[in-house]
Amino acid sequence: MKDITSQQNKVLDCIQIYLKKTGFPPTRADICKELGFKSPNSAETHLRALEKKGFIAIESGTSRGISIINPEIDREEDEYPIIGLVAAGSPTLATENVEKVFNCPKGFFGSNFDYFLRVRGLSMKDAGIMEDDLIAVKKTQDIKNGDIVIARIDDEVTVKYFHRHSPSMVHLQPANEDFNNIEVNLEETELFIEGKSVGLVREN
Amino acid sequence: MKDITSQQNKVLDCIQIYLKKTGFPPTRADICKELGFKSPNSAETHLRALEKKGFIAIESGTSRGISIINPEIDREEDEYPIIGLVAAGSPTLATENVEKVFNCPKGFFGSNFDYFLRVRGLSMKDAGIMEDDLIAVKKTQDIKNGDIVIARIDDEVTVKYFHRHSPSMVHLQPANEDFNNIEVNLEETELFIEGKSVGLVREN
DNA sequence: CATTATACTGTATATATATTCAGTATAATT
DNA sequence: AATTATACTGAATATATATACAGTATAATG
Repeated sequence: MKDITSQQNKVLDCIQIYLKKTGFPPTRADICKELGFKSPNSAETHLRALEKKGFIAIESGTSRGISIINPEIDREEDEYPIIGLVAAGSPTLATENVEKVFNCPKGFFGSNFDYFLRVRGLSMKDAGIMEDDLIAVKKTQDIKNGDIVIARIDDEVTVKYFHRHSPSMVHLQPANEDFNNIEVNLEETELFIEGKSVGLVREN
Repeated sequence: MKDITSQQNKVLDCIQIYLKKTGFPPTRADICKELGFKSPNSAETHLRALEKKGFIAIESGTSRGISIINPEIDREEDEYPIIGLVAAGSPTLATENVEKVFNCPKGFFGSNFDYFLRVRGLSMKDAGIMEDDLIAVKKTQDIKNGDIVIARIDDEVTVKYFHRHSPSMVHLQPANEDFNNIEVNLEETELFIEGKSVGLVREN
């Protein structure tokens, strides 16, 4: 999806809000009224830009013929398990580790994800990850330096920044000066990456 | 809800199917084409009957101004506006401040809430609130000491811990040692509490 | 430096659309 | 038997609406 300007975004939001409120799309004049434009052509040009960029479709010659193109076809809500991050134990999807399930729309964090992980401890405090937060975890091995990963060494599971310094050396870096770097020599120690963080939810 | 005739039901279905397919309601002529009527008045009279019986609402003088009245209010999912926290300016629900809308189940954070606030700056860093995070804000005046509040002094809006030390003295405390406490004497300065934080979402 | 995209105002107009009026006909109510 | 609701055709019209055209201005791009 291409870039969108702030004005175009306002128009897009305006359409969504109008739709929500009335049940049908706005006219050019409605948009003008809502956003303070004085010429219907202001709305028209923004609409054409949004159409060109693929955000909306405009049915030609049709009043209120605006429809929002939603690339996320499956806006379905889904249940995601919340898994407790226990000091010893792998955060698998085993039933005994599932705290409860959490209702959340798919693609809530832009990217898909697989489960929520309940955070224990403050080792990622300076990254804004606090105790009891829920990290949205995407199971993937596609990790870049600087990503926040859910890593497992033997049966110990931690959330840390990932930094690969050489083919065999990985640093798992906390975001809290009270904690130490974990340096992993892949030739000596087995490191398993469960996935990476793609979002966060804090209740209360 | 009153009875509906089979022809009226066909018209109602037609509207729903048209809406699903195009994203906007049909015209009288569209309904005629779809159901084989030869006069727009056929659609008109059916629409008026459906309106009278409470199945649809018709916005007078408005093209495609048909909306289906849905008695299923208990839709769990809802759209919440995301409001930019601008240094000067109140986070009202005014269109110009709405960044976009965010789909989120009601009661996602246990408690109800009214909108999302996009965080600017790092003044609440040690509370795990980082730049660009979305705070779920509940509009309420029911604030306890230690709550994270969205406060407004004149046109300046900030997110801070709330501490009332005496009937007239309120401390707005940041969670970052680089920022100073804001002490508000309620007899001198007007402090408006927009609401409090009941949750947080971080995308990526 | 020319071009393109963005961001508007302002006017004009063909047509898309709601809506009224005039009929016809059948079935259900009162 | 008279009224009312349903179920249509057909024509007419005021207006709601999309959309083109003519400008102005600024910022970004090649």
